[in-house]
Amino acid sequence: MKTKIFEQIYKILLNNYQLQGWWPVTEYRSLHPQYSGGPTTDKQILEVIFGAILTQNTSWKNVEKAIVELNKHALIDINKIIAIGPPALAAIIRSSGYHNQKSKTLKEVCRFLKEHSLSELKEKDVSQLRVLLLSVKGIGQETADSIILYAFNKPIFVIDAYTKRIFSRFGLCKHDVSYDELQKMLMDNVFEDEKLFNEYHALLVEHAKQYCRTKPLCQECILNKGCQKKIK
DNA sequence: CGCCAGGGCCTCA
DNA sequence: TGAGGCCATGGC
Repeated sequence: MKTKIFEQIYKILLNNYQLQGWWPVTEYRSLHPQYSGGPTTDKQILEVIFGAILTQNTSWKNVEKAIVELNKHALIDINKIIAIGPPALAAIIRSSGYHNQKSKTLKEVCRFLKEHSLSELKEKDVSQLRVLLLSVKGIGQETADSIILYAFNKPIFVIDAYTKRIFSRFGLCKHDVSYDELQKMLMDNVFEDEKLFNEYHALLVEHAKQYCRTKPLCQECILNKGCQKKIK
């Protein structure tokens, strides 16, 4: 089994980067940099959901600005997002890119949350929640899984471009592996625990930013031992 | 200046 | 199902 490899990679990442404590939420940023218990209030959960949508194919720094703007306008609020006009909302989240599409998606997800309350969704199991989230236009597999894991604290492994890049370069999957296939591989080989899935994915993102970039820094990479795509 | 970023939808085979 | 085009801003 590949279980051991995934455990070893996790340990190396954790030793080097320490706990990431995702998901970053604005009101905790200054108070609890090491916060890692997951969102608790409905407002925190909502902010994580919004962040998961805003960060689609976009750097977190640009998203952060948009979230700060949303907070300034007191728009981390289901009813207010539903009430505001799409162009006005798009202008506020402009820095996150694709703002016209994301404006619509935010409104879609809020209409969805009006229909299925947070308290109702909290009671669902992972697969039920996933089906529901995927029915929202603008929410695909990765965004749905990010919401399940980081907003609802339920166990699922989020697959993103970084996850694919790191594991395919290392030699654990093909570079064009499908979302479902890689997710299954990870969930079959990493002990199923939402805390571990949370931290593992966050560490992968950090590693992809530091070393396993588009143009990788293989020489100093902490995972270069055993990596098949290592550039000498 | 070009490249890239914590994707997803639509269209067309 | 899957490849290709499209959406868009800001950091480096």
